[in-house]
Amino acid sequence: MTESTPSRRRGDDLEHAIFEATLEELAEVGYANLRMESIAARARAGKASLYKRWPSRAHLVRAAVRHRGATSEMLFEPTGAVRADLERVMHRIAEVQAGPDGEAVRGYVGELTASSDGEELRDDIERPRVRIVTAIFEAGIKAGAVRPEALTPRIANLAPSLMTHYFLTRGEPAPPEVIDEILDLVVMPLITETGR
Amino acid sequence: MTESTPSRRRGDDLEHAIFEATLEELAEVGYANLRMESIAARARAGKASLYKRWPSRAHLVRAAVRHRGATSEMLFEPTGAVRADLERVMHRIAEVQAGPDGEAVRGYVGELTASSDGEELRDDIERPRVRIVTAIFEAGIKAGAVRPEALTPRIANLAPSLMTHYFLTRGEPAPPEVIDEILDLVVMPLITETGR
DNA sequence: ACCATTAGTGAACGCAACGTTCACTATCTA
DNA sequence: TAGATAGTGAACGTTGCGTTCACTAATGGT
Repeated sequence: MTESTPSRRRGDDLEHAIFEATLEELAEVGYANLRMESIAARARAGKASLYKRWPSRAHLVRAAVRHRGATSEMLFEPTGAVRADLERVMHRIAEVQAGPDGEAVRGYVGELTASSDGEELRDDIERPRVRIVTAIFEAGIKAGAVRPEALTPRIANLAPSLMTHYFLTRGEPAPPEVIDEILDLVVMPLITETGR
Repeated sequence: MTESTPSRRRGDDLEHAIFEATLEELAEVGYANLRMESIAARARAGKASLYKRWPSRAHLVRAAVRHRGATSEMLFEPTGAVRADLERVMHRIAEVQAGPDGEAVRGYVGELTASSDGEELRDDIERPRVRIVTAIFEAGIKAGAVRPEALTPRIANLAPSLMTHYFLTRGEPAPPEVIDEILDLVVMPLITETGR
């Protein structure tokens, strides 16, 4: 062993352990029941170490989610089959929502105010989704299956927005039938050239 | 005076005062900072009177919102000008979101779980909106401006859903430009017969 | 190889709000 | 007019907050 398991961690090492603990707690008890004391206990850290780094639960959660986001970037290669690609992305969103990220978003929304700066986390979550959907649209346009005017952020964000809306207002991710309905009644008719 | 302003209210009288106080507090401090003690104080009631009626803050808020909802039903008579009608309804939704109802929804979402029964409040809010949009669509169909297949709950709920999504994720109601964009890029293209 | 510095621990603290209880009192009803 | 019913307000124990402090483990410069 090169690092001889030191009994007291510091710096990034400790920070990482706290993030892990936060995400686990989040997944287990949900944002509303998240306790700083539980996180500290699970990470085998002092509460003071948490408050030294982040001023509030909200900040800690945001940092933990961003950390995780930086680690596992959402990758997606469009196949050209627009509907199938969108469906896959939406299912992937549903999976993420079922985990700690979903809980984080819910809690975040609960504490949000017009003044409080929610842009950071929102952009972290929205941007990659818009990017992927845009890529899918572009592939579809190239194949002549998608009309070029559909290539706007608002429309690219439509499917993800409806996923988020469902999740927030129902408490659980949209099931497959709902995803199908969103695609067949809303998204596909809107972006396809013919096909009504 | 027939009722001689009794110094101690009971029954519906008291209940009504508590609802008033709840909605006022909600509008002033927001759901996250809502305190049972403040509500009781504002209503000049004992905390015990609150807990005798509702088991939790969430229940009280829900009841208060339903009470208000029952009082001021959202009325709307379609003029036949589909886009203008939708725009008016969306502006009306934005106004409501800026008040206590918006705060209630935000708080509600924050505490929601897959298990917890959110149907009640959600339906109270969703149903009247779908009803109104449906009426607008029907008028549009009659005028030949809207294609009949657009008449489904999912599509009727689209504009309201996007309003709610914006409100929840940004912390404030959608501004007029966003409403315009939603209408011009998403809703109108989807429901109109021609118009691409 | 040592020791000053830095960083983390864990217990304790005061505080605020929770949700409950209880003795008291105002209002209603028979 | 005498119960019975319903509300008040203060007090209570509890929980989690965010902070502080004496102590201790790791680190890095010389």
